[in-house]
Amino acid sequence: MSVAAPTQTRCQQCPLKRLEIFRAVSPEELAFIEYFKSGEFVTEVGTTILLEGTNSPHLYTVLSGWGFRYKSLADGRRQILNFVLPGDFMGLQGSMFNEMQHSVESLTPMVLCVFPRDKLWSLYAKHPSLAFDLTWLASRSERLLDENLLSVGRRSAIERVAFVLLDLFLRARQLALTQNNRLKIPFTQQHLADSLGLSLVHTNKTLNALTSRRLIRWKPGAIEILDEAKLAELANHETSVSTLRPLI
Amino acid sequence: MSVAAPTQTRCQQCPLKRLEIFRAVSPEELAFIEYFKSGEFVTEVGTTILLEGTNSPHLYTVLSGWGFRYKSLADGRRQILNFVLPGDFMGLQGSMFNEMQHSVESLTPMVLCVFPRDKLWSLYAKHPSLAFDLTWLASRSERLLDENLLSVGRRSAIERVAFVLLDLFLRARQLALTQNNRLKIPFTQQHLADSLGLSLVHTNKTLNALTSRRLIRWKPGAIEILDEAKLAELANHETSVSTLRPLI
DNA sequence: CGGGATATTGAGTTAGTTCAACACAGGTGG
DNA sequence: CCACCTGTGTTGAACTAACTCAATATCCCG
Repeated sequence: MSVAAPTQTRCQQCPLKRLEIFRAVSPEELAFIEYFKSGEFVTEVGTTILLEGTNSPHLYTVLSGWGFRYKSLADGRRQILNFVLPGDFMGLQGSMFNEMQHSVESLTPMVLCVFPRDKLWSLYAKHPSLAFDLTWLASRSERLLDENLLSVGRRSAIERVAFVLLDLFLRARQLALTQNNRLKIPFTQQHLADSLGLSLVHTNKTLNALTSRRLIRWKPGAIEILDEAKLAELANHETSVSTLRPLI
Repeated sequence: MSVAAPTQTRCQQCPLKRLEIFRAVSPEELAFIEYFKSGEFVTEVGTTILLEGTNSPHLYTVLSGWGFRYKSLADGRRQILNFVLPGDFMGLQGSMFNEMQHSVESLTPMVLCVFPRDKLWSLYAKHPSLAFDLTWLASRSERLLDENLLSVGRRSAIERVAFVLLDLFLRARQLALTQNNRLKIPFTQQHLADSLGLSLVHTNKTLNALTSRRLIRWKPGAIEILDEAKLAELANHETSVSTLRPLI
């Protein structure tokens, strides 16, 4: 856990601002965000950022890197709720209730903007547009969850795998993290299995099935989407709704 | 679809206000809520309140009655995302994106407070405390979804059934909808199955299993919780976090 | 009294699990 | 530089939880 002091990114130069999917922020908003931001948290791989049952005083926006949000049962079974990518916001639950009901762990080194929970109220009080953005973000992550629940509850194994892979690919592409049809995947098949509610073995076999159908190519550490349209059809993936997303 | 004109509930007399789980609202907040509210929507059983793919101009708070939120796949498979009870808020996704990504249908006659989407912004601008409440509500429903996803992804059939039933029972009890250990259940086993990602037949058999373990008693239309503690243990149900919930 | 939903039960099937062995890569220390 | 070790991926085989199909029962409502 290291909080860089002078080498911090100024919000002016926020790397995410360049991406066209993010809405433009006014100078006043930017000034407030800069005041709101208390520092940066640079993580290693495998760092626990938020822990179920604890009470974090921070909120975070992901500047770079991948992570995942999960819950566990007493005997160790784990369900990955969703993957966390740049631009995602986390920790709001801790500010609304007293305890985190889920954990978050990094999959790569990450850079997180840190916001203190105490100032959250002043954001609502003084910057309704940013408060609105937070609601937007909360709604969006609910949408992701809805999709995942539909997957895990009602899609077959091959449909599920097709769905997550395509979904991750599309999210990553919006963030300019893809190279043509290739995407670096910073997690193992075990993570995939835990996000899909499948066993590791069956996840592996299902990846093979997708490969032999020539829809994807999976090499540990990366995927290539060979046939986006067919994959979308198999996955029942509705190409998603677009709105400019907020930056905070 | 009938919108009662003069017989509307004044927010002063909102039936939910009596329940101690809801936070007290100030007179100013109450006045705004009354201004925000554009009417009431009284539904029949089986009414589609929000429909996936459409664009509703309204937001709703449930005053009374039960409903459920769901998504479907092209071939008709359906996943119930969660059940909707009094005090729940819905339709926010429609205001954040342009299209609903899920549907909502009533299980009983319902009374809904209707709020026009256009005035949402003025809520953020003028009543940050209420804006905060909306975020609270969004967070809460994310929490419910997290739990469900964990269930569907990682719990066995009997654990899942135990979990939903207990969870519904606890939610209903907070709303004073239970009688001792009994709760009227306004839906069929098919609904239960669709919320759990199980087949109808297996759901039925699992209900029997819980009955013969003497944990519950299920009669179509009602359940009785015979052993709350054992049920909670089987379900891995962490007795939930409490905060006063907002009313809007 | 009849008809349409809903619930119940049994039997056979299958998608996905568990177990177990093996392969492979990268990283460390002797 | 090699030998080993640990984490990851791969594959086959046996097993089982949950599914589908199908028949029957029950309930409610007109």
